[in-house]
Amino acid sequence: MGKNLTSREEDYSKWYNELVIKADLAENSGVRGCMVIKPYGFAIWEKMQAGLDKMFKDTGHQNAYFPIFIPKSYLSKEASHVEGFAKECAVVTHYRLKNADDGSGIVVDEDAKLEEELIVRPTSETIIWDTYRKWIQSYRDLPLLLNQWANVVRWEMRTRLFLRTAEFLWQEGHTAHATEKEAIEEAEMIMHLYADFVENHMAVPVIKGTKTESERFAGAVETYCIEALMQDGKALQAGTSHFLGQNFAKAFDVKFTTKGGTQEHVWATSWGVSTRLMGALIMTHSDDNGLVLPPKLAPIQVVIVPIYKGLEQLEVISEKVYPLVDALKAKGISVKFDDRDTHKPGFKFNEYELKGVPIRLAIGNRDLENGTVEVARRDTLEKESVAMDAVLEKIEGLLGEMQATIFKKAKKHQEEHITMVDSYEDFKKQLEEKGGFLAAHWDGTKATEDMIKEETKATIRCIPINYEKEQGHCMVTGKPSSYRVLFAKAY
RNA sequence: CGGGGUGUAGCGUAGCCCGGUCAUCGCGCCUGCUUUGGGAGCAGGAGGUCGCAGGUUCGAAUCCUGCCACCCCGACCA
Repeated sequence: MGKNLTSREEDYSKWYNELVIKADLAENSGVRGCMVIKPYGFAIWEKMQAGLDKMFKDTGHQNAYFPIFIPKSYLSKEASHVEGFAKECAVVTHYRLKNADDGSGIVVDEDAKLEEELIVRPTSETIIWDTYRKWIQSYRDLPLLLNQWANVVRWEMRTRLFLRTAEFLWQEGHTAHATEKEAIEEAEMIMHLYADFVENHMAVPVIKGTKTESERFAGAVETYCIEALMQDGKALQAGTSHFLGQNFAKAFDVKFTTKGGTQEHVWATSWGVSTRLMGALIMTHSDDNGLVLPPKLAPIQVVIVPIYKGLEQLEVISEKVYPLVDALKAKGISVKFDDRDTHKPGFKFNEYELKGVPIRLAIGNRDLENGTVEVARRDTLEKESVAMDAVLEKIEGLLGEMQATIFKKAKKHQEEHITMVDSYEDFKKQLEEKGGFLAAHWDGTKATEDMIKEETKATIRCIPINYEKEQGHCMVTGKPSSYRVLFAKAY
């Protein structure tokens, strides 16, 4: 693939787009900014879903499902929320079509106009909080910890496979709590949970932090986030968790009776990760030979390619392979024996590399004579010959090792691209030449933040939670600052 | 919605300035033989209203007008 794709430095976007399509993950559907996720890509998403879903359940959450249509009036109940989403909503205005009078085809039946328009959900806070009002009466009903797996629609001007599509799949958690403290703890816990998943399953290192006011979710009091760094030096928001205060409870009048008998509004959180994580996965690990998948998320962990002349030889090889396939499956390792006679081994090698299959085994005549198997790992592209009776153990060890190696490599890249800068001059220079995260002092004002964005296109990705306090001066205005924040150009 | 660009076979393209065997090439697809330890070779074959609608002309992929679609850059964004 390397020879077909332009180099990353030259045109990273093109490289990314071609990789997504060639690796058989997804493609443009031709329908306004919506993509088709192909079976191979969806299999990876299903593995992510399974991993996250278990973590949600383990922390006391349950799944539920709410309508895709939101009456227009709901959306306007929380002022800043409607302001944030109004500009990108798909609206249902009619419920029927009819044949055109002039026979030119099918047209909207103007007689079937809806009394109140329905919004295709861009997120579900409003319809869920309208429901929560009915469900929450007493402190005994709290906390309410629900999650929804769903599709949402945001009418974005420009779209990009997985990173920003008009329709995307995600999970959205919506919780209600009796106290502010409990809600904040929930929002923080979810941020850590996301970081845990993204780092340990996806092998994508992230930085945890909070958003500045201007980057905050519409309707939130505080937004916690995890930020990842792509190989081209641009940042990608990988997940967010919001402390919503009592904003939605007040907007939708959700009150509960306390132990003491008083009426109070509940405290809320919402949080989500989307198919954008697929984009993070692809851009973090892939190389010029194609996708590199961490073993924990690879739909196929091991592929076996037979090398033979004539079907008789294939039969002899297959006899050796079948027991190995069974043994791998018994260990819970997903394996594919590709005995297609329609493609040559070299073609298969390249195909599975492109698709990021972690381990490839090749068995041919030479191996039959020596009692060996060729084991190739996708991350380093190293090959070695392993005795047939030791291969099972080898694979088990290798899968774990690769998961760690892939993470370490990405972590190293991230660490090398966090640069301390103390002057605006240096900031602009580093941003241009090196990219990545820039840790700088900032005076805390929106005006300065906007000015920097205007001039450099870099935004404050987050105020990292694990940065120690450090007295300094804003690199632009010189006003005092007590901690550094992370700037970057972002997707 | 502003600025720029592109529509030619399933995909990617040449041709357009200068109208006339120009419908080009590559990948893919089909058939046959030889191949099979890193994307096979040879031979043969199928496939296109040149985005749509008008116009100019003896003649339009090519020139003109209108429309449609898509892409890139901004604003917006998980």
